[in-house]
Amino acid sequence: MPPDSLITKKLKSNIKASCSSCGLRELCLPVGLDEQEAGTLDHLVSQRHKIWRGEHLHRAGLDFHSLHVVRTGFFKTYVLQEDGREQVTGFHMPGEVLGLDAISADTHTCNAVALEDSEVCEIPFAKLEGIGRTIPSLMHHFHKIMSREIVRDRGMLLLGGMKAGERLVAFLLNLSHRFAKRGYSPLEFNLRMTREEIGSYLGLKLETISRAFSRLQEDGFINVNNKHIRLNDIDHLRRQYGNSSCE
Amino acid sequence: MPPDSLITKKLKSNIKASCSSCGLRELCLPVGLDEQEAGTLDHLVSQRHKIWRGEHLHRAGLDFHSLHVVRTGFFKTYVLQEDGREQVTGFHMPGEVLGLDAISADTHTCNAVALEDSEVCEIPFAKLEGIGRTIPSLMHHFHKIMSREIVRDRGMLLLGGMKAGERLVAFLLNLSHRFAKRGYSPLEFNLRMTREEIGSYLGLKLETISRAFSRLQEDGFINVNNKHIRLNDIDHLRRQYGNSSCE
DNA sequence: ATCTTATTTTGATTTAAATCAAATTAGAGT
DNA sequence: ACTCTAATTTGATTTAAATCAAAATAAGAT
Repeated sequence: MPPDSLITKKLKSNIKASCSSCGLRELCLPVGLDEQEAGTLDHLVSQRHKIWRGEHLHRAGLDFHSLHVVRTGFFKTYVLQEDGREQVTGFHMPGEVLGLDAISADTHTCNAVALEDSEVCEIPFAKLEGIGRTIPSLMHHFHKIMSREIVRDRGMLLLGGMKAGERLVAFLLNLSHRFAKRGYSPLEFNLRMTREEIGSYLGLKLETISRAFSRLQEDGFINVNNKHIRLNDIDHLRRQYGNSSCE
Repeated sequence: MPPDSLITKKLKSNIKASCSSCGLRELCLPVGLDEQEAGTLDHLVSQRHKIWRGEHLHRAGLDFHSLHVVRTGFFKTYVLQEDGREQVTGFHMPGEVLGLDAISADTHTCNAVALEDSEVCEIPFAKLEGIGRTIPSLMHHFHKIMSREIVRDRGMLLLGGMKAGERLVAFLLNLSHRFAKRGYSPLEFNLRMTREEIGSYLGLKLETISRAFSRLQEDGFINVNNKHIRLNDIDHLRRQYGNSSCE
């Protein structure tokens, strides 16, 4: 085979997906499917898409027809308020599903942008509902995923009564937990988002986030080096700040 | 038929449900089903339950097997934090589904308590998934309901940047909108919850809620008489405070 | 109805976070 | 490597909401 054609194929932005051989199977939709069923999924997840840093996966107001699972990279979702302010609604890492909000009205309710070069698997929603009818465990798992999203979002409400430092710790513990599930260190990681984006998500201003970071470092709980974070005493953080680390 | 037996039947706390003749059909799960399909639902929604004011429908940590649709009345959901504080996670009126959060881990993640004498329809979740397989439109509508819940919860994040008065208005507009959909006045209604519960839900203290009410009345936007609220200029409120009135 | 408890309102004060401002540092693009 | 822009840190000040406190009102229970 001429190497050129191979390269060309690999560089194409739409790549044939393969659930059956995907490393994300334990986190993604196919969880718990047997081999034959996972094979069926290879038809479901028709394509992979490369989304470059700064590129949008979808925008609020656009028609919805596919969910997307993050395969590699990191996404932010946000909405623009009437006054033009950007409100961050979530951060999304490999294995997490984007677009669940759009099912409600067949329209995307938020914008999704890649915070680093990323890949997503496209799942046409109509196909998912169709195949789900023949693979009940797939449908059931999908329901769990939607439900988990509800739990996760509702968890944000719990930040209501917390002060800045506590919110930030809760946020870091949550990231830590999600990194751990993906095989990365729960103690040391790089933030993909800015202080302003964290602030928007947590309902705080960027200066407050910066001060909270400084304070947590002063107190020895964490080490901050720009975007690089190290949690020095994660158990103490969990005890001190409550255990909203789980999704 | 002896009238006695009829009465006895009606007073039982578990009442045979009938979706096909229910006034809530336009809001509830059976939306858009034809007559035969709605008939099938009468098997799905096995029972109605009376829940007295102050009684719990479910508690966090308990096993999940059924969703519940509010038929009459009003519910509050909440979680207890480690420090014993109660965090309100939502208010729920007729036609709204309770328990969607519990699908995720087959365990309820919150407590649900009736704020007035209420009735709910019980929907065993396994049955719903089963019947959904034969009635795709039912399954699809269920997905929309779950998705709407995600949108609704995420909408709470948008309160992040607002101040007390704005949050309260957003809350009132949201209630107004939901009352209107149920055929009640969008301009005048009775709150079922206390200032403290509103505050908990909005991330504010009860004194702040009280002051915000007073201020809105001073400014002529609303009339407050204890739990009775009248919105004097709803369009102005919508313009001034943004339109987070929709679910 | 009356008593008792829970809820609400309002005021005075404190506190945490927002805002305003400026210097510093990091990072993307060439 | 260099430039320019974006992001971060830190300080000073203001502001909104929390807290503390007490009185007034409403709602349940008997």
